[in-house]
Amino acid sequence: MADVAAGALIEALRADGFRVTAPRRAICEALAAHHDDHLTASTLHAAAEHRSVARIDISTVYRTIDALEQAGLLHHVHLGHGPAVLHLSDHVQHHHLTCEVCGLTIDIGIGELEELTQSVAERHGFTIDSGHFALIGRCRAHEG
Amino acid sequence: MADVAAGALIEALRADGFRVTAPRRAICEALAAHHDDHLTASTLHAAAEHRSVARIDISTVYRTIDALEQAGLLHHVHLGHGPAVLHLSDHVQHHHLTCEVCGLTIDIGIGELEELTQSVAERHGFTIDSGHFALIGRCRAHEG
DNA sequence: CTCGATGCAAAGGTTTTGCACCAGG
DNA sequence: CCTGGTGCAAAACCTTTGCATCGAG
Repeated sequence: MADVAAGALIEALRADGFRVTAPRRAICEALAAHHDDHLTASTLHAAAEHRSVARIDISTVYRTIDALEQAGLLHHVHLGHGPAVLHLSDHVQHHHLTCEVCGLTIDIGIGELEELTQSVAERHGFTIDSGHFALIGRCRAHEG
Repeated sequence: MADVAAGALIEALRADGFRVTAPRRAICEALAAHHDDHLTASTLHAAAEHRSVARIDISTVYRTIDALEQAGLLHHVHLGHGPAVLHLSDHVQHHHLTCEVCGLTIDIGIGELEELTQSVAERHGFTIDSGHFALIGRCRAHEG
């Protein structure tokens, strides 16, 4: 089923006028296979290269991420420190609670932010992209 | 009054066992003078050097930021992209709405997040550090 | 064939670290 | 004095860009 999702990504890229190449296939497969692992550009790079005979450059990974984002298939989220994490757009939307001490990241449902999003939009004319940020704090093990 | 606040920072540093040096004085003064300008390490560096006869190294700024954070006098917030912004802890707490297109940053009151913070804490055993992240989205000029 | 995509290398921006010297307490 | 702080230089880290070559369509 990872292959199905990867195929869908590939086809969507093609439909958007992007070329389908071996590195992109590997990247999309890695993305589909590890979709809930909070992939970063560099872990995605590693996973993609693992499925590929040839070397894949990290810049190719970034350019493919750009292509997928332009096609609306992928989002990146900035956790507090560290690199951005990647999420496929057709996933269950969720937010991230990231512990600033240990980096533990908990997923929470999008619903928990909905009222907030709405009131902020009304009051400030600002549309929160609720898939684009993490809520930083302390997990139970690191309170205080 | 900027000097009063700067003096308070300096005294707090001293009380915490940190040494008070010329660069730190300049940094604290700059911090007190520009507290609502969304300072970053590099703009703080510029402002501090401006008030100083001698050169101040950017690494000294980062180390002083660390000291102030250890003393609980300062927080840094990660806006989506770009560098972290700095806030004095004794300020009116607020959040940031950052437009991912133009970087416009709107301050919103802490109260708007309170219910959310509380329910998340209860449900996930996670304490949101509501001074430590920005809410990324689109401002009115860049909706859609 | 043509233009987009690739690998490689280099650079950019932010933050961190090693080191010898200086100065606060 | 003695330890912590400083400037300087270099590196680490994530990401972007320039360029000649390759290959998808």
